[in-house]
Parts: sequence; C-alpha cells; structure tokens
Amino acid sequence: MSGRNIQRKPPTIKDVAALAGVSMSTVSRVLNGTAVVSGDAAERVRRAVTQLDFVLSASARTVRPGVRSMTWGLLVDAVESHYFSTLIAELDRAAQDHGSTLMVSVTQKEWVRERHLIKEMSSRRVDGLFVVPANGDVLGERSRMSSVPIVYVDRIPSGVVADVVTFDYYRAMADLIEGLWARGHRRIAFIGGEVDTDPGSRRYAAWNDILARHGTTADPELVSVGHLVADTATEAMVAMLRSDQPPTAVVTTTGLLLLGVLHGVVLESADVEVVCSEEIDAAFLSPVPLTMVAADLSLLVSDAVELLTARIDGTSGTTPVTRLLPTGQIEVRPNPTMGVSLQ
Amino acid sequence: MSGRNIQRKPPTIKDVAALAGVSMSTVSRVLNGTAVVSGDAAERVRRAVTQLDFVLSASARTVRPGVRSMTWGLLVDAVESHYFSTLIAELDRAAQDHGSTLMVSVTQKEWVRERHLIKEMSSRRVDGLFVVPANGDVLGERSRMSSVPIVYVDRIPSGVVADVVTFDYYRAMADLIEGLWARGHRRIAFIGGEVDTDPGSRRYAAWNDILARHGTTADPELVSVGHLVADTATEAMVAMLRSDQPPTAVVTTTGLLLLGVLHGVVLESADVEVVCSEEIDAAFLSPVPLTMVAADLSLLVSDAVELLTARIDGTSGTTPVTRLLPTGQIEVRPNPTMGVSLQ
DNA sequence: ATGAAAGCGCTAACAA
DNA sequence: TTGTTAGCGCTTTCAT
Repeated sequence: MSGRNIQRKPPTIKDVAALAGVSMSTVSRVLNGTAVVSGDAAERVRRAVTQLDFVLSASARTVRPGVRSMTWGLLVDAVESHYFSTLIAELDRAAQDHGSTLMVSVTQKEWVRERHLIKEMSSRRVDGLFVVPANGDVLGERSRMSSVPIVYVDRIPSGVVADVVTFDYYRAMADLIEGLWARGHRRIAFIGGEVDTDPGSRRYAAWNDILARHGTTADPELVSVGHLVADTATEAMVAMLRSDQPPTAVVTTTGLLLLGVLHGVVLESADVEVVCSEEIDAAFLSPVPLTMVAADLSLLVSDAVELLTARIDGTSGTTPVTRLLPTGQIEVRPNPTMGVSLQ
Repeated sequence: MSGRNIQRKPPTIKDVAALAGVSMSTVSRVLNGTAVVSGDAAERVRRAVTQLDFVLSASARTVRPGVRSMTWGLLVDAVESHYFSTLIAELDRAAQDHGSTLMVSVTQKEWVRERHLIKEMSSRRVDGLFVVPANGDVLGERSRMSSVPIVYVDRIPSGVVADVVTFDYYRAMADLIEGLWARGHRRIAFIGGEVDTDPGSRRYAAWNDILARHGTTADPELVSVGHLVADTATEAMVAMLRSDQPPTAVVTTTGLLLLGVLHGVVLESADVEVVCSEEIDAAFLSPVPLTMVAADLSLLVSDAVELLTARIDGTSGTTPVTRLLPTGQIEVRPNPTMGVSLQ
C-alpha cells in the first residue's frame, strides 16, 4: 500500500551472489538450471532472489549471438479489426504454451515501418518474427533481411520467397460468389479495398474469374474498389442502391467495409443480400441476409508457430513453404419478425 | 527475389569498423551522433553499414543501466475489443511521434502474467510501461515492483498508489442513467460484468447512487452482473424480456455485453432503450434507441504519455497523480423505416 | 559442486 | 578527430 515508486537501479547477479554468499556463476546456474547445484546453495540463492526481487537482465543475457531469448515478435499492419485482435490473442496464447513471450508492434501498413521494426525486434534478439507484411517493398529489400527467422502471416509478401501461412481467400471468395449465383442473383455488386495487393488481389481475381466462368462480366457501375475506410464504402453502396438498376447482392471484402456497406443498406432500407470475405461479431444485427467467410485463426496460428519454431530450431529445409488454409462459411439470416425483410 | 533466408549471424560493430577502416568507437559515434566525426570517416561508415545491413544491437546497447532504449511497453489485459485496439493504435502513434517504439504484450487479465510481463519488459530495458492493470494483486506486490516507471491506464489498480489515467466512468454512467430517467423510464435493467473491481465497481456504484437519488432501488430481477462473455448477457436479457414485468430500458457496461444484450433484444424483437458505457462501431445497426459513452482515447493517451515521460525524465514530483478524464455521449436512433420501432 | 576469468556487442572515459 | 581500454550483466569454459 505504500506507493513509493523510487527508481532504484535494478539489482544485478552480483548483488544476489553477495547476499547468498556464492559466486555469480552459481547464481546463474541456479537461475538457468544449467548445472547441478547443491541444495543448500540453491536454496540461499532462491531466497536472495526473492528478497531482492531480482530478474535476470534479458538485455545482458542476449548480448552474445546464438542464445535464445524465448521471445517472439509479431508485426501487424493495423490493429483495429476483429481479425487482428483475435490473431494477437491466439498467438499470445501459443507463445505462452511454448514458454515464450510475444511482443507486438504495429507497422501502420507502411513498408518503411515494417523494415524498421524488423530491425528493431531483431536487435532486441527476438528468436523469431511473425509478420503481416505491409505493401511497398518495391526494391525487394525484404529478401536481404535475413538476420532473424520470419514467417509471414495472412498476406503473401512481395519481393521475397519465404514461409507464408494464409487462408485460401481466392477459393473463399469464389465460393461466396458461386453461392449468390446459385441463389439466382445476377446483378451483383463488388465493393472492396485494394485490389493490386494481396490478399485483395486474390479476392478480386476470384470475382472476375467466377463471373467469367458464368459467361458474363461485371457491370462497371457495380464495381467500386480502393476503399480504405467504412464511410466511402457506405457512399458507394448508397449510390448503387439509388441507381436505375440497383444490385440484388453485394460482395464485400473486409469487416470494415462490410460495416460500411451495411450502413448504406440501412440508410436506404434496401433489400440486398450481402456476402463478405471477413467476419464481424455484430453480424446478428444485419437487417439483410449475410454470408461471411469464417477463418479459423487458431489453425493459422498453429501452422505459423510450427513453421517458425522449425526455422528457429533449424529443423526445416531450406525451401520456404506457402500454406493456404481452408475456410468455412457463416450464414446469418435476419430475424423474420423484424427488419426490412418483412416489408 | 532470391529468397534464401540463411541464418547468418548478424554483423557487429567490429565488422563495420573493419570494413570502413576505422575504430569501433568511430562507428559508434557516427551511429549515435555522440561526437563530431570527419565527413570522410562518417561517409565510409555509413557505406559499410548499408552494405552489411548493420543494426546496433539493442541488447548490447542497453546492458548498462541508465541508458535509454527508446522503447515503451504496453500491457493490456485483453485485446478483443474496439477499445483496446484503438488504445494500441493511438499509443503506437504517440510513441512514434516521440521517437520511441511501442511493444505490446497481453496479460490475459491475470495478475501473475502482469507481474511476469512487467519483469520481462523491465529486463528488456524498456524506458517505461503503460499498464492496464489486471485484478488479483491481493498481496500488494505491485507496490514493490519499482524497477521501471509505470503509468496505469483505464483502470485504477489495487494495492498501489501510482500514476493513473482513466475516464470518469462513474459520471459517465450516472449521466446515462439520469438520461433514461428523464426520458420517463422507471423499469430499468442493469446487465454488467465484474462489479467489485475497477472500473465495473465505479459503474455499479453510479447505478445504485442514481437510483437512490430518485428515492428508489433496483428490482433484483432486473440486475444481472458478473458476465464475462456476450452469450450469458444475451440469456439474461432474454429472460428479463420474457418476464411479467419486462424492463423498458437496459443499462450495459462494456461493448462486448452490449452486443450480447442487443442480440437478446433482436431475438425477442423487443422494444427497449439501451445505454452502454462503451462504444461499438456497429451501433448504427441497432434496432432500438442506443446511447453510448464516447471516450476519447487520444486524450487518454496524450495524458498517459505526458505522465510517463515525466517519470522517465524524473521531472515529475514524487506524488503519484490520478486523472479522471471527461467523456461524451453518442446517440443512435434507428432508421424509422426499418426495425421493430415501426411495429 | 564451485569459483575465477574470458568474452558477448557496445559505450564512454581517457589519451593521443 | 581518432583509437585504446575498461566495464555494463551475464554465460561459459576451464580449473579446482
């Protein structure tokens, strides 16, 4: 209860050794379990450690190369989404199970920041890194940064051949659109984000491919891409709904854009079916039929962890692996007693 | 494009010195800007650094106590909420502005993990720590962990007097309930989470106080607390709505529980007004009138950063500060042409 | 089983 | 302006 937070300089292994009446080596051995120590000495060391509230300096421990810090890093491009929240939570749990600590940093979707943070994390001697790659590595610099094992997650990075774990977003999107087609929809809109970078590019390719497979092509009026925020997606949706030939179904890509699209649907009290390549937790509030791709993050995480630990332990071959994980679907149909669907 | 990720051991300052034909000190001086170096030598060093893709080892740099690592730590209890996503994003930006790097770890709401991570971060020589305190420090151990400057965020920690920045959740909740009362509601339900720990305790106190102020007390049938997940909140909501005397309004605390409550409302096609002490981004989908507390995280962050930097620089007094930040309100009224509100 | 000592990568005090 | 050197906290031979 006494709240003095004096900045005393932390005790060192030397202090512990002195208090326990042993040498520094013995303290080190006890704390690391590196060698057998007499029960008596061990006990005295442990007591001193508790008394001084001592912690081995991770900095000093990891000065020499080759030692394990039992720390993993995670670089995410942004954090404001259900998807990444879950990713962080799952990875954190996996790291804990492995006896490692996870440290997260945010790249803000900027390649220069990703590069900086990879170096930063690496200079802090993390054992390995999970990276959700940002775009913009035009010079292919990524391939030169080989100081620390990296497994790329969720997106396929450009400019480097490395271990990647991601979901099969192409197939997921293809399935969604085939579903709409099977249910009779012919005027289908596409409201998406970036389409020239992964995974938007895969989704967009699926969109075009499936339409082509059915011998048709997208009405330009019904395609609106490049959205980065929900608001512009809302505007696009509203504009389409007000046109002469409004769509009967809408394809969206991210949870963020799905919210934007649903907002447009609400504003116009429209009756369209919506599908989305990502999941949101407020889906049950949708006033219209909604199908979402269900991506099991725990699958992604266990695969990524497996790949990274193999790299760290050096037990994996030299050839990088790319894994495309399968996805599921979640269908949400609005409560028939409410919403526009009852007219 | 050549994707060989060989695990070569990272170059040291010695390698750079050799390649540049100068001493290690000169390299250090160039890289840290600690002293004037001849343009020629500096240029050769920079070239060598680029060529070797060299980064100073943060580990080695921070071995000696007292040096700044230009790294801040953030310990959050959980990450699956809009609130913490935003907190991380804002703090990350603030750290970047300050020239520091933010590292996040997750305590999973467990005090032992919080304690472990504080030590871990501290042993990695972060300059300071933002901590969303977990509950469970019954022994008051927090007050003994004075190795690194800490600013507590969002919750008031137990067992220690330290710098805290949080929102005035008592007043926020009081305002919500006064609003309901003013709009004529008399059967008001309360569906919340933990009520014996902060900030739930503050919200629950406001609930009881405001009812008392109006000379009444809560109907036990309309109070359901201790919810940790959305599902049980949904069940509680449904049960209340099906009772003989259903509430006309519901008070909720967190965004998670708000979603649970709204789910119950949707399932029962009920017509109740809802208020919540946290914000969700899918609010526009609410089929019923909804008022949420708007907490400006950037305010929280700038205050927390100010306090932490003051502690780090030693420019703050010894007396810890507690700041209660004001909140706003967001009102969402459902689109009149849809949803249950049109009957 | 234990201690003394060298060395990890780096910075800073001291010489030159 | 530059190099040499001691030392940060810790681990790890190498003796004992």
